[in-house]
Amino acid sequence: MVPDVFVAIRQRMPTLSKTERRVAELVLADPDSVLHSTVNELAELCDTSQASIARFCRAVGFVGYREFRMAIAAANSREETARNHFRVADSEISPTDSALEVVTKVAYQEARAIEETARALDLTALDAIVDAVRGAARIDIYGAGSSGLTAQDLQQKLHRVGLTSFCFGDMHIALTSFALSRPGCVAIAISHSGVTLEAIQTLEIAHQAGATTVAITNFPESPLAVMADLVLTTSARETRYRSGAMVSRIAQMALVDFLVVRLLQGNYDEANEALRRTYDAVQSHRLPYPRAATRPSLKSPPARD
Amino acid sequence: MVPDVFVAIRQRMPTLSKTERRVAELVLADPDSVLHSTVNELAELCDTSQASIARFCRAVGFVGYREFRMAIAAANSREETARNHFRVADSEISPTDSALEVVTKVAYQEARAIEETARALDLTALDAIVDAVRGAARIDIYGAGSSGLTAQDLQQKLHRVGLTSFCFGDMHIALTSFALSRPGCVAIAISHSGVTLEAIQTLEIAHQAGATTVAITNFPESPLAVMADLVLTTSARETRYRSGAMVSRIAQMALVDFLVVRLLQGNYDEANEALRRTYDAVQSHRLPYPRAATRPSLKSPPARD
DNA sequence: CAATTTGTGAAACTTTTCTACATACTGCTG
DNA sequence: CAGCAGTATGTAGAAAAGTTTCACAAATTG
Repeated sequence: MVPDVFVAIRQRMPTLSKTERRVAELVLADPDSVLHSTVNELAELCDTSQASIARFCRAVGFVGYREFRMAIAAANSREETARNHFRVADSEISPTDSALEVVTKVAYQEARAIEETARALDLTALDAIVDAVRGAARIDIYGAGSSGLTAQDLQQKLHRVGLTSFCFGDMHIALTSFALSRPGCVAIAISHSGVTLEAIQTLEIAHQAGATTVAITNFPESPLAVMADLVLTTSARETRYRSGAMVSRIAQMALVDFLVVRLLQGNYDEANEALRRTYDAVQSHRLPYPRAATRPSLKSPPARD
Repeated sequence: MVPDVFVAIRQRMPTLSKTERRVAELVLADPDSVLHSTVNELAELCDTSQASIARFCRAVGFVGYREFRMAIAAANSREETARNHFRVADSEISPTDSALEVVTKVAYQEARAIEETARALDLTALDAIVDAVRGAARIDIYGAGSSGLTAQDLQQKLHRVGLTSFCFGDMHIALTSFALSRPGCVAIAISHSGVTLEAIQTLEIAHQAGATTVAITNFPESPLAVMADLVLTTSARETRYRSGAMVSRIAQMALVDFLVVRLLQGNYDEANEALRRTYDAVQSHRLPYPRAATRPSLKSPPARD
């Protein structure tokens, strides 16, 4: 089999005849044209005949045009992603970027943040937290601003698997709850910067009350991190176009997922049962799909975009 | 054109019939088999008929098998490079996986979801939404369950750049607000499945009131999507270990970021100024780093009062 | 001029696409 | 639970599209 059409073509260039070379050049210059062409159309594009196209395909190592075209499709998309990837890697978003560039760059940065967070994760701390949470009498969670969303998310997920957990928006109520912690309780504070006053206070109070304290932050040496019993750090670098919290929040949520999945792993059946029940609970709030009158007719073009 | 076959297949899964779904599953599980099969061979592999394969191809958005197969070739090689890049096999999480495996797999799935969402995104719709939002008199946002977090997130971010936007937890209050929409208002509903009753209701009411309706969902043919003026779809594949919403929520948030960054691009100075002001506003709630007497010694771990 | 390359046209062949219809299955109603 | 309506699936054959193959003439090259 030919590993990469483009490579194959370039390598065989010297052995190709004049017409074949013309074909090769067009293919290399504009692979897309191959994707949309039949043998005849491609022949016309190259100002030559079907026979020559066929001969060309054999000359570069394929059985025939069909196979050649599939290989082009594969190699082309591979090339495209690579190019895309290269163009985007680590470059800042500029005010003049196109929609495509913006989307690609943001996606790249966020995907990267998740990966880096995973790679840099303290697995020992992760499992220690999972253990603490699994046996906890109560779990209090606090986060301000966009970390508040992460806090809610974590709370929801813990709650769904049957753990008693709370998340507070109002600081006064939060402090009350954290203050009522006892040994065996877990207090979790989330702050990207690790300097949020409220987050630190909640953990301090919970610590005094004897709870296990957990910090989730991007900065392992931040005030929040240094005073917590257990720390998980995200690895997010915000860029100029941050609206305060894009990448960091994504990384935090990924971190929550690591925690929760690890937790689920422990008591598979029980957790699964809980999940099933919560799923059923909202069933009546789901609408059925509008069943299309019949299966799509073969005559008319496929419906929609 | 279909940007990514695999995404297209997964998104249309709910609208597929039983046999078609069997085909879909085989294709997703073993795309290579498609590369080497004619319609007849694939039909045999799926224990079905040529006609059903043809119907399947149309159902997922292609003209016919030929086109479908080319798309598979392209997407498959793309996937291969990506897998290579991430250096991870995307296998299911098993109850016996180590912490490292769990974390790596979850991270991979989520990073992938973001990238696929980006690649399959309808950029025209994106910019249309940005335009609508930028000029909107008011923006109402609704999401239930974990999509509620996305809704809050979007609301926060729009609010921070100075746009009048609301997000509701209480359905009654939400309906009131959506009902008060006028032309020039924008209503956004978020639902992973696209079948959430409440989400559909809010858009219906807003539509009647003359607002521009926007759906954010994973399924472009879901009831929510088909009734909205503008649709953005995520590309998340939930796995067995979902707690209802891990990957989908991450993809939704990424989508929010695409929107917001694109929005910021438009009025750079103005938005930046707004962001700076919001940043300053919470300054007094930030603690300085504890200035350690010396740099933290490498010997002893950071103090844990 | 001999050797090679290229284009032409036609035929055989493969594969896909389309159509129509019979059968099986599903959910629902009386 | 029988029977009905509507949908889904499979079958089969014809038509269309596209491909491979071939033989040979024309053009090109050294």
